[in-house]
Amino acid sequence: MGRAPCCEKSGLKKGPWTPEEDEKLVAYIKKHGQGNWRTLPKNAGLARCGKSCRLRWTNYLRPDIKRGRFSFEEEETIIQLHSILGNKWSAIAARLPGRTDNEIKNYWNTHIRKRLLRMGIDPVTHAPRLDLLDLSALLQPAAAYYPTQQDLDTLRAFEPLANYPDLLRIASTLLISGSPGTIGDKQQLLPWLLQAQMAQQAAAAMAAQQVVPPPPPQDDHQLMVQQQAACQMPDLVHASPTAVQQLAAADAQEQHRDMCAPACHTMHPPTGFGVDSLDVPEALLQMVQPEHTSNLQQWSSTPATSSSNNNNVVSGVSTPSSSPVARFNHSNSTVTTATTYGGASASINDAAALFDMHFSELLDVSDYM
DNA sequence: AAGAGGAACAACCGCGGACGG
DNA sequence: TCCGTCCGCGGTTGTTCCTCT
Repeated sequence: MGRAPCCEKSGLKKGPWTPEEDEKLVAYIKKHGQGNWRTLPKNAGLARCGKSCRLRWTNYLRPDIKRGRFSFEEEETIIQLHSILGNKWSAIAARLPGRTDNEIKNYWNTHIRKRLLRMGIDPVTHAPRLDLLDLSALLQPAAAYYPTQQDLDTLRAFEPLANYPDLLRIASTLLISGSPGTIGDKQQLLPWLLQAQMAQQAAAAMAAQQVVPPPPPQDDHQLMVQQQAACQMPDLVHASPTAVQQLAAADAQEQHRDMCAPACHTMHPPTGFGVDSLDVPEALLQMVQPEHTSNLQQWSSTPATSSSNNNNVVSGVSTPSSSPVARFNHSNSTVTTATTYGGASASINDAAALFDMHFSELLDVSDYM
């Protein structure tokens, strides 16, 4: 529906506030309280739109606002909350008394974000920034210096993965693992990863009891391929090393291991990528327990799961890491959706809880969701 | 001392949810 | 149920301040 612009009336002042305007606004709110922002400017004798008044009050004039530099503790809190909540500045501000969402947002963009980048940490995922390395790894080392047209085509083919850093990481891990495959083989990996990502997102939406829009028309074969890819996709790929370390240290390790095990039994990447000699990154190794390391071997050697396992989409950490907040969609859900993986029965929530719950235990964020 | 460039911060913009008529 | 309004949020822009050459 159409929406009238906030300051449709010409003649309303914009730009920096003068001390006189501030004084008028503060005096009015002190006397009448924060009422209707739309009528406030007129009543207060201000030639501003209500929105501008509200912003000025909430971001600058409110008496409980703490001015000045952020302390080390505040900074640490912001980083930690951001790793969980993402760009939910208002939710972060609620945790920091006296700080406004706008102030925190600005501080993040001008200070913290840059510092994390300098440290080689992705400010979005809070994970080590491997994207550039990953992209270069998609080419043979020599080709990186003297790329052929084929190499460039390969890079272009992997461009969609840029939105999914975890997938990019997995792709490069597989590709630099001594794979004897040709460039053409590498390009075959792309649809597998993307299809798995799509299927996992659908699973996450189901788990969160969100309404999933009907998929675009597709033929049966395409559907089957997607479902199969979902069955094959490792549940591990979306977990950050931080989450992995917390997982390893948690007392409830045994419980989570039980839930993870059946999923690990069904992970099969496409054949022909040299995963038998897979140089599994440390993060992945930390992720899996000893018995799961053997499952990883199994993942690399067992044949692809049949399409009869098409309900086998259990990852609860399937959202793109660029939106970390979504990982908490399931944390407080009481709905359990039955599903099967590897013949065993489990729930999406169990799998979702694999990582989500550990964050919740460390820091209760449910109030902000 | 002056100008350029970058950093920091305040304010604006547009979107979407909540709510009431 | 629909429509209009209010309000809050996140992203972006514009202005001011600071530092370097």
